[in-house]
Amino acid sequence: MNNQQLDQQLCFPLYAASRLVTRLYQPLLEQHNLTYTQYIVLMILWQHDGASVKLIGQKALLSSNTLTPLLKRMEQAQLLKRQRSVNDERSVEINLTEQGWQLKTTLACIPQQLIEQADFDLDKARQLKSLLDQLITHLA
Amino acid sequence: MNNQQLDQQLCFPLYAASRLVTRLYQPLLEQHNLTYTQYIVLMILWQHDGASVKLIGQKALLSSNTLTPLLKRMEQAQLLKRQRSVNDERSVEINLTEQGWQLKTTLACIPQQLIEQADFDLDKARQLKSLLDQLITHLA
DNA sequence: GGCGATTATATCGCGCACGATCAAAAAGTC
DNA sequence: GACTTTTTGATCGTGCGCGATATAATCGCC
Repeated sequence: MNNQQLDQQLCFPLYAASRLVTRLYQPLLEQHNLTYTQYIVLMILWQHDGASVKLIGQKALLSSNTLTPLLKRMEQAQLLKRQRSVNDERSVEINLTEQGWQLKTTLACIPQQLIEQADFDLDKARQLKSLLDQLITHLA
Repeated sequence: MNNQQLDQQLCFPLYAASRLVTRLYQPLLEQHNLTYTQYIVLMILWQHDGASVKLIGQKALLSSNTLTPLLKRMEQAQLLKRQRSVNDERSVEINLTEQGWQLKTTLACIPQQLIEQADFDLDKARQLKSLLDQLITHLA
């Protein structure tokens, strides 16, 4: 077996599938002037409003060099507020605005829409997610 | 079930796993001044030397706005040559240089190294690849 | 063979990703 | 309490991804 063939490696299917799925979300998100990564961050904040940049980074596996400008853009779009923590001046707390919270309702239909649009076997999707979660736990 | 939770959706595990795996490759590739995407393109060219930009794009699911600058950088690194096709002046043919071919040998160990380094259950990896391939076929 | 439609690549702009580095605050050490 | 170390974000530079658009070559059709 030739390991060096593109179609023999796990790396490419991961890379390709990730981008293909992102492309599915994109048309739905751009209606609200959101990027895919911003949507990820929003989901984190809906669960952890007031989170620090560090916490968001841990959840999204991103670091400040990506998050700082991204959060600034989202602040400009009035989705959130950034302010230094009172307890620890090193840390920056991110709080959703009214508008940021409103998107939780507005975008609530997206997961279901995606499932329908992708029309991918639900069992396979669950199995895939389970394997990916195991891989992530293994690597992160 | 709350579909809107990050950990309930397929999108994030895909995104995260893809980036984590890329990070595994990165230290091995940077020794040869290669990026992950350049490595993907190299694998395609090892199988299809003389391919057009279009063909590479079909295999890698990338288009010219990504490939043109990437291929120019690889040409500057003397890994390949770009030249207009004689038959069809619209098309650009990519041919590996001696150096580009040499990397096929030099990098032959990477897949095996990755498997060992990741230390991920091989059966699960195969299963994962199979599901990803199905998803890609479904979406591409 | 002329001419509109299609195709292949290139260019531009923007937003990630991420390595490297820096600055400031906090925590640990003596 | 001064000093070192660690933690937290911010900044900078480079390379993707990709939507939008441009340009040139080819094709299709009459």
